Amino acid sequence: MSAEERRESVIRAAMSEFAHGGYNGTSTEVIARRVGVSQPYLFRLFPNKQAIFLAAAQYCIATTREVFAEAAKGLPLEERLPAMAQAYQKLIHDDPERLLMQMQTYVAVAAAESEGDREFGEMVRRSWQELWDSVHVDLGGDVNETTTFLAYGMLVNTLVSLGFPAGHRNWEGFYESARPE
Amino acid sequence: MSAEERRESVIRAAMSEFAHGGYNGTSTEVIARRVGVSQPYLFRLFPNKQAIFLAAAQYCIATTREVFAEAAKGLPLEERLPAMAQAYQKLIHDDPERLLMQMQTYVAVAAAESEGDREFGEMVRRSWQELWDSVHVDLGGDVNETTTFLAYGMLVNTLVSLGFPAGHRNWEGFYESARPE
DNA sequence: GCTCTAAGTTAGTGGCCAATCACTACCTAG
DNA sequence: CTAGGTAGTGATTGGCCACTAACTTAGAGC
Repeated sequence: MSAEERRESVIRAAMSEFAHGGYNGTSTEVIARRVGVSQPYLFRLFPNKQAIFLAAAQYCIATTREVFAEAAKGLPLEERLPAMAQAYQKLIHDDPERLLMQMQTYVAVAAAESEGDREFGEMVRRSWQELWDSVHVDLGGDVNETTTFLAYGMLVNTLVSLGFPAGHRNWEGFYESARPE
Repeated sequence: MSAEERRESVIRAAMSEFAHGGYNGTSTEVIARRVGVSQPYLFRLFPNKQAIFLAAAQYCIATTREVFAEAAKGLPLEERLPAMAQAYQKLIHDDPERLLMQMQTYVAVAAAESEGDREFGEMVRRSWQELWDSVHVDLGGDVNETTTFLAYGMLVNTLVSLGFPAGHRNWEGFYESARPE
């Protein structure tokens, strides 16, 4: 397998592991094992652990952005928001790890930032800004709508992280908001 | 100083440290140093590290609940939401660590849960449910309004964690939503 | 068949960290 | 004055973990 292919499978494995364990709670050993490769080899593919995490975080944000873009594509403006909301609901169901990884990314940035590492956060913010802008455009350029949409997404992330099961009453508000007005 | 007083100051110190470093990124050593006490003594006051984290997490959620309750107290129904939103804005400004600790709590639950530790999450969910219920009552029992309010709070948490500075355009939507309709 | 390169491994190191154990200092009640 | 409880420390340990260095294998081109 080429180094580039390996790198990609490392990123996917890293996303799964970091999603559950977080940056400090996930050893490079378990990532390597999941990829099916020796642990030191990861450091041939990436300069250090943080770079692996960053790659996984950016992959996670980028693919989420694509999910939204895909859901909105070709629809008239007023149908896009419910379509994107529904796409996110599907994402939660099919691939909850991606959403946990998002949360892990946010706190990892906070941690890096308060250790004086500014660069890491800068990269993540750039990726996140692309997501924001993409959603913003798809929703017709209305700031309030974009903010509201993402806000609901973040509450979903929280409820999933906290392990509130689907169907719990904290989820009630969502079925309303995903429906067209 | 009595053990009970010490325990309380440990909780406050732990909140500050865990807020930045997260569960796995924060050593008991630095908590102890901040309290001004030897590291082994923490294990006289708490059975283990997780118990320290849990106490800090619950303290954090409980005091946040009180901030909301305080802000809403005595106001007519339609003035409560903006007052609570404003109180949260103030909280972000005065004590951003509390909000980072919230994020750390969410991911810590996810981590514990996927290691098979169900009890920890159960405790946190209970605290969080109390927060939800308290806000729900204060906002007049409207599920959608409660959900929306908390959703905005979660987006704020995210933006702060990611280190987007106040005044950044991602924040624009908030000044609208904090204003009465 | 030989060499060069790219993929991959084994063995090891220095540092950190949660938790334990055995001990000390001080206060208070009888 | 002494016995016991309470607050607190120093030393230690066993295990993990990021990262390095040196070695191995296998295919491709000549």
